[in-house]
Amino acid sequence: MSSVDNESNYSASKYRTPDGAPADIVIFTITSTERHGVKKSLPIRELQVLLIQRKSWPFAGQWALPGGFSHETETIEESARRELKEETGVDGVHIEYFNVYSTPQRDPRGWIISHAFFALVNETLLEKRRAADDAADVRLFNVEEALKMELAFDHRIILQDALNKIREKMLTTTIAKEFLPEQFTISELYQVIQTVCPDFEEQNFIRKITSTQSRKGIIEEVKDDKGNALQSNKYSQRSAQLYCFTDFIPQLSIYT
Amino acid sequence: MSSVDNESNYSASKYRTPDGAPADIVIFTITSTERHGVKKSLPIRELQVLLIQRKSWPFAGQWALPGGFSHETETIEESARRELKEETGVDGVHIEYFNVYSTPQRDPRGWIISHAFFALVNETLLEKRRAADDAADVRLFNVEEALKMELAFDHRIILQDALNKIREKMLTTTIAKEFLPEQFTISELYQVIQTVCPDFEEQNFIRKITSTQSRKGIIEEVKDDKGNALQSNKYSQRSAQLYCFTDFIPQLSIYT
DNA sequence: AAAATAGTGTCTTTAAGACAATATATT
DNA sequence: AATATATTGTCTTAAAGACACTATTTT
Repeated sequence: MSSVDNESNYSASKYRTPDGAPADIVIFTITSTERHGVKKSLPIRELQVLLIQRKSWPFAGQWALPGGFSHETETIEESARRELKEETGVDGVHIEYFNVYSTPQRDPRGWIISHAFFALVNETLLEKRRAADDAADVRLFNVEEALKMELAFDHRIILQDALNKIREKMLTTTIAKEFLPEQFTISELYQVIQTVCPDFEEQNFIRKITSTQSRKGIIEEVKDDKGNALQSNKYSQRSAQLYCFTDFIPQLSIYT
Repeated sequence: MSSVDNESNYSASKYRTPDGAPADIVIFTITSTERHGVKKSLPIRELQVLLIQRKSWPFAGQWALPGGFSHETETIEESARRELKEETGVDGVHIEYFNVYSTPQRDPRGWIISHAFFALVNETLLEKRRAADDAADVRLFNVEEALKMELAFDHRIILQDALNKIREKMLTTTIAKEFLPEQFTISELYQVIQTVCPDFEEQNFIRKITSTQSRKGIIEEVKDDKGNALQSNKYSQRSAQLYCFTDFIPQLSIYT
């Protein structure tokens, strides 16, 4: 080997190179359905995931996560955002990279290393799209049901990993806000947390979140211009205080 | 386009494909240096990172994170572990994937998407290696100093991201154990936390970690076969109780 | 005795945890 | 009046926070 160290001396094609670096996106949303018969009650919420039905080989006909190959001119995150926009028309939402999938033979098309993101999309943003083109090959599935399906590639594993990740983040960060309107009641927040984390239960939720020194500041009461507390009776006979998230980020620690 | 969906119909080489998918590893260790003049005192601990000096184009002569191209026959994590073994001789330690770096032009050799890992290595494991071959092109640097250097590629950014990540994980998980012997004193643990997180301070540390209901079980007192508490006076005149980590994983939440 | 680290006592304030009770508007 | 959700009262126990104090062994 020559000892001249410069570009002309370098050959990139000495080794086998990957056949593609796609971004796959686990798009989560929480749908609300009104309980019929009962008025002024909390809706039934469900965590859903968007899947698309593949048209061509490999895994033709099977459901898969939306995604696509990254281009040389963009970062992988940019390609994920581009895919999200193409698939849902939605832009500027919470999107987060969480893992890479590179098991040999995971894709019959070749050596394809997939980069997995999750996106959290408010249902109000998806509704517009749903009306516009109700394509039979793009659908929301209840997450538990999707996990029982035979998805294309290793997408069931990716979906499970994404679910574990957002369950962790739901309890340790303020991502709940992605599923809520700007202003919300405590019971809406509680319901959103429970929709993602079914085991979550907290007796004195309202007191803890509003009056514990160390975590007060995560949310705050909404007031009108006169300083009066704003309330809503959308879900209850008695109207409830409206809250919004602040930009306070609590720092968790096992040692303090 | 033909509507026959099968392998013979698929062409993987229609598009530009990446020129490589390397794994880069941020190898952290904490070194202990005895304070000279003073006996029986806590050592000076320092967070260090292993860098290698590049021999060839690009960035010849500059310091860089160890790493190497992934093969088609292994996962990216496997290639990271392989690289770690090659560079340090160390095997089976805590290694964790944390991000992908794909900014266009980040590597002059072509379209190269780098997968970044951090590894936490106990200094006792690195010492063996250091004696074996003290190569001038592989060195430990103080992390703060490394961040001031002009590293190859985008490795300064990767290093900074890795540092932020382990600072967060130091306080929310039990990774401190990677830097400690099996049995350690409370002040050693405290010092390790402070070495990674300089702002960490906790007045009543010993009481909190040992007698708070919600987090007791993270560490436990070491006892001999007769059930007597084991102590050490390595760092102090008065001997201190030895502790070890249990396998209890505390669940943190901003809502409870 | 001085040094160096380890650990306890004590007191105040804050929070957790459990449940019963009350509040408010709608049907 | 019954209903459905929202919110407060009350009491006990646990933990946080602050700081002074005591303990142990080596030099």
